Amino acid sequence: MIWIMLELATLGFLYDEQLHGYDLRKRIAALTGHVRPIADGTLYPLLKRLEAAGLLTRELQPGQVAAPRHVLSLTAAGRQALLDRLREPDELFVTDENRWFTLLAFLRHLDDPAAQAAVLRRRLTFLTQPASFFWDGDRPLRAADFDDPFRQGLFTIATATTRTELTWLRETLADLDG
Amino acid sequence: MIWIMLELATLGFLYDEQLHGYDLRKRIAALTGHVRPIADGTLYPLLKRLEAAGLLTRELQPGQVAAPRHVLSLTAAGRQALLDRLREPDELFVTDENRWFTLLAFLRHLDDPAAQAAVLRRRLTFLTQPASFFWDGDRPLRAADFDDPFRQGLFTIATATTRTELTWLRETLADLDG
DNA sequence: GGAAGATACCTTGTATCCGAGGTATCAAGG
DNA sequence: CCTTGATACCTCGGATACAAGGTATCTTCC
Repeated sequence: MIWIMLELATLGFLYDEQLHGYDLRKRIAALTGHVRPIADGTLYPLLKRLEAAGLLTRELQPGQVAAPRHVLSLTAAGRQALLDRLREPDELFVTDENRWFTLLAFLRHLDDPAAQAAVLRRRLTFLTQPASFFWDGDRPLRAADFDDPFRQGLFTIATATTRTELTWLRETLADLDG
Repeated sequence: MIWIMLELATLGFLYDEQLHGYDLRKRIAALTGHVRPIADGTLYPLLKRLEAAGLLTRELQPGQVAAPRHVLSLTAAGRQALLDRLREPDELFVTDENRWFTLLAFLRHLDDPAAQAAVLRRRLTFLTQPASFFWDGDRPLRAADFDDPFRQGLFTIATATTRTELTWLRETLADLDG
């Protein structure tokens, strides 16, 4: 699983707690299963951007374990920015799996069942649109419709993923609405 | 499903047939479920790059349906480049889902069961490595270990996807080896 | 024959991320 | 004290992709 959309993940992790860059990197790596830790060249410029945008502040702390750390905290604007992005995600955050899963990891921060349900409904609407990957015109495709085993596998995996997510979405929406 | 790694997909689609850019774009859109058609600003510069690298040739064909087309054909070097990338994929093509799924879509072109099995085994090795997303030390995680329903969903979806792929990998490897 | 619409291609600018290659701090061991 | 290793941060260059905006061709329909 590699699906981090880093800016949202940074705001999401810092919403709860203060972290320094190195720690944040480990949180992100843990969330993605340590597959491919985020590169320094991605992380540190991002933190500078977020600081310049007034979304977080950095405080230099003399080294306790090793080198001095920059302890990161979200500003009020940073906290609001996260909530805004969770509440009204851009279309890409609903349709692109990487971005959607990243959003899901932090949707708890929204702390408003109705708003959370609205976000899930957007995803549900998207997932239930007939996609050419699964349909040949009106006819649902089956794995056996593909002639090579690798395309069959692709189809099988995609179908299982989508079905699992749909089931979960419907159950969770029932809980949130109920 | 959006998971195109465009350069490989281009070589993969052109391995079978001659296409022009606009057609290629539609093939790619169909493979990803028409979610987000590839942007012109991605496709046409890519085709130029591949042509400059000697992997494909373009032949101008006076317009039959509308504007004139550039019919694309892989060169011998282009065909070999695809086979090389399928046979010995870079690590990222095994660990990153987008790239891996793109590779799977064209693995049939390799046309060598032993080499195909070797590629699947690399994926199997990667997927069976204990990942922190699924394990807390030695203990396998469960959805119930997460306190918010959205992280639970994420875990449920990831687990289902991984399990489905593992099952398929083992079955397909048995077929290829047998 | 002129407008509309689909087809077909192209350029420029931007966003997001990685990789390589640095610098600096502090603890532990020889 | 000096090296090693872990921690911690930074910069530069490049890869991959999108978005906006443009040009041109050909068919269809009025």
